[in-house]
Amino acid sequence: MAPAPLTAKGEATRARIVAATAERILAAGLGGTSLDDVRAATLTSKGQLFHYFPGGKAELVRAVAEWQGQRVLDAQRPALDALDSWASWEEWRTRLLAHYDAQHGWGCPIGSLASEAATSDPQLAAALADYLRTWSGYLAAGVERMRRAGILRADADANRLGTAVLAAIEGGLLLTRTEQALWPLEVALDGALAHLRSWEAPAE
Amino acid sequence: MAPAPLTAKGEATRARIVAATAERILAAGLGGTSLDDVRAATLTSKGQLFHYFPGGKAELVRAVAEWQGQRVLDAQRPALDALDSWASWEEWRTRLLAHYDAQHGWGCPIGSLASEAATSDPQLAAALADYLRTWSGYLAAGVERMRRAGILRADADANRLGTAVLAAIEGGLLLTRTEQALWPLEVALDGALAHLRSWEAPAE
DNA sequence: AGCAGATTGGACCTGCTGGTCCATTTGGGT
DNA sequence: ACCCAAATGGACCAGCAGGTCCAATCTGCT
Repeated sequence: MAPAPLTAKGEATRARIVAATAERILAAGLGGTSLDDVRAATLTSKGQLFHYFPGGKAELVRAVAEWQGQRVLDAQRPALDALDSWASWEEWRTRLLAHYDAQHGWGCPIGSLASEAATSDPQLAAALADYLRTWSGYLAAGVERMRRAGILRADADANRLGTAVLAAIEGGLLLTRTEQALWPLEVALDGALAHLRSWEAPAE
Repeated sequence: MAPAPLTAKGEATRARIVAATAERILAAGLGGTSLDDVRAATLTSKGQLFHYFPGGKAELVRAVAEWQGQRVLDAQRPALDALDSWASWEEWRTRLLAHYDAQHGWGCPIGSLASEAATSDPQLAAALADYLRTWSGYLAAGVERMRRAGILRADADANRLGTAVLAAIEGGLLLTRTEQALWPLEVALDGALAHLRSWEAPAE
C-alpha cells in the first residue's frame, strides 16, 4: 500500500492535494472537478498528481473519500466512542451539528460520493459502503451499551436503531443541501433521537 | 413552454427518450450517461435529441427529474393524498416499499440527481428542492390531518414530522443503494413511523 | 562534492462529449 | 396528388478531460 517512499515534503504535497480536492468536490461535485482544477487550486502540476496518485483520478478520489470519512468520524469524537448515557448522546448530537454547520457548503461529502461514483467505481463504492457500516456500527455499539446498562429496554435492536439514526443523518444532510440550511438535519436527527428515547426502559 | 407543436409520434419519441435516459441515469449515474448512450439506447439520432430538447443535456435531465418525481409520487397514491389514519400510513408504507423494491437498481433517482447536479445546474437544483418540499408537504398534510382528528397530540408539529419522515426515506434509500438491499430503507422508514406513533394522543 | 532518487513542471496526445448543421424522409391536412 | 412542417439520420466540429512522457530541479545522505 506504500509503493513509493515519501519524504516529508512529498507527504505535505500529497496532503495538500487531497484536502484541496476534497474541498473542490464538496463545492462543485465530482463531475465538476477536473484534474486541471485540482492542479490550479494546489499550484501543482500534472506530473505531481500522477506521481502521488498513479491510479489517476480514481485513486485520488478514493483518498479523498477516506480522508473525509476520517474527518467526520473524528469530529464526533470522543463522544462517538463513549455513547452510554442520554447526556453523551446529547453531546454527540451537538458535535455532529457543529461539524456540518461549520463545513463550507452543506451536504454530506460521503453521501454525495456514494450516489455519484458508486456506479462507476466499484472499489470506491465498496469503501464507502464499508465506511457507512463502520459509522453505523459505532452508533449501534452505543445503543447496545445503553441497553446493557438497562437504560434502554432489553428488546431494543441495536443494529436497527443504529441504522435508523444513520439514515436520518444522511437524509437530513441531503435535505440540508437542497434547502441550503441546517434545520433539516437538525429535525431529522432529533426525530431519530426521539425515536431512540422511546425505547427507554420503564422505571426500574 | 411548448414552443414546438408535437404530433403523436413526436410525443411518443420524446417520452421514449425521457424514460430511457431516466433508466440509464439510475443505472450509471448522471456522469456515466452520455448523449451517445441515450442515442444508442433509444435508437434515435443526435438530431432528435436536440429537436425535442433544444436546451441540450441540461433540459433533458430536467425533464427526467420531473418525470421521475411524478412517478414516485404516483406510486404512493392514492394513499399519499389520504393519510388520515394509522391504516392509511400502513398502506402508504407498503406502496412505497413495493415501488422501490421493484425499481431496477436501488437508490433514489431524485436524491442522486440532487447531490450530483445541484452544484452545476441551479435551475435543476431549484426544481429538485421544490419537489422534495412538495413531497414533504404531502406528508406534513397527512400528519396535520391526524392531529386535527385527535389521533395525534395537539402539540405535534406537522412540518417537522413530515420532514423527519422524508429524511428517513432519503437516508434509507442512500443506505439501500450502498448495501444493495432493501432492508435499510425499511428500517429507516419504520423508525420514522414509530417516531410518528410516539406522538399518538393519550386515550381519549 | 556528488550521487540517487524524490520532486516538480509542463508540453503533448487521444478519446470522448456536448453541440451544430443540413439533407432526407415521413405524415397529416386540403 | 400536393405541400409544408414535423421527424429523422448522421456527418462534423471544438473543447476539454484524463493520461503519458520526459526533462529539469531539489533534497537528503554518504
